[in-house]
Amino acid sequence: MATRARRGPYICGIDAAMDVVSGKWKSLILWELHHHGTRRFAELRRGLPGVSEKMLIQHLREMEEDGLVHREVYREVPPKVEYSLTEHGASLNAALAPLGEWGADRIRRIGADRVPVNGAVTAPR
Amino acid sequence: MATRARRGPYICGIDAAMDVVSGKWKSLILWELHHHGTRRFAELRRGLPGVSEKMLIQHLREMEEDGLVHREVYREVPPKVEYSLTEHGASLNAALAPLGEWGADRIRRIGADRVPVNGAVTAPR
DNA sequence: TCAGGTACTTACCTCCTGGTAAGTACGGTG
DNA sequence: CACCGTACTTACCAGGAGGTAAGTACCTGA
Repeated sequence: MATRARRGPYICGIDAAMDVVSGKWKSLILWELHHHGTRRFAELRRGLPGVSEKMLIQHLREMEEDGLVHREVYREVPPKVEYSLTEHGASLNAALAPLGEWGADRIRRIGADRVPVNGAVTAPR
Repeated sequence: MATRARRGPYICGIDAAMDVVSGKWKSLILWELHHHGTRRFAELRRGLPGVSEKMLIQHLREMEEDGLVHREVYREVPPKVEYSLTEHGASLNAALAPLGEWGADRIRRIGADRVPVNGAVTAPR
């Protein structure tokens, strides 16, 4: 369909983990769900400025397939779906933490712009 | 040129780290250099089965630019170039370790094939 | 003299990732 | 009764990551 593939054979653990986190928004989704515990589709969309509905759904589906997120559907009048991290999703997020710190250090080192949580960019170049 | 871009603005640390490791062979190069300390171009090529010369050089150049690997050229009769990890490369590799463990756990969980270090594949599919 | 090994460079091409935009089904609200 | 908000689905398209293959310059060994 879209991003579906792989799931091994893998060269090493990093390879296997990357197969599951690679995707423009996956790590952000993980982060968002980790921080808020449980989020609805529209909340996630608002929390990830710039994500398209297509990519968000696609990533969520893949992460659900990969056992990282849990999807709870409420058959209500305005449809309601809640996403949350599974145990594996949470542990992946924890495994990602040192990498995040390394990245934060790197941002400090090279003095790169950090795009604010909302739209506007800090520096013009 | 080829892969050059980004280097911020970044959404978070993970984003910044990913910008530097994303690429089919980057993490493997990191791993290879970490394990052997210092490697020549042809040694790396042989150590990463399936990599094309173009991608290997491209990734090495980018990682050098990003301050992850050190490139030492020996102006000798048959040209000789040695690659090794810088301090930042080593720390990135360390930050990648928990992710690698998570991936290894995942491989065990889902029972995915693990492609052997040399050419042949274990299971036909 | 010519193949072979070193470390690349260059050109070309394909497929995958992600973006845009529209459509769907449902009921509540003005 | 038309429109909004929910959570999607679908079709189409552009750009870039990565693959293949060939070329370069240099010296060594058969």
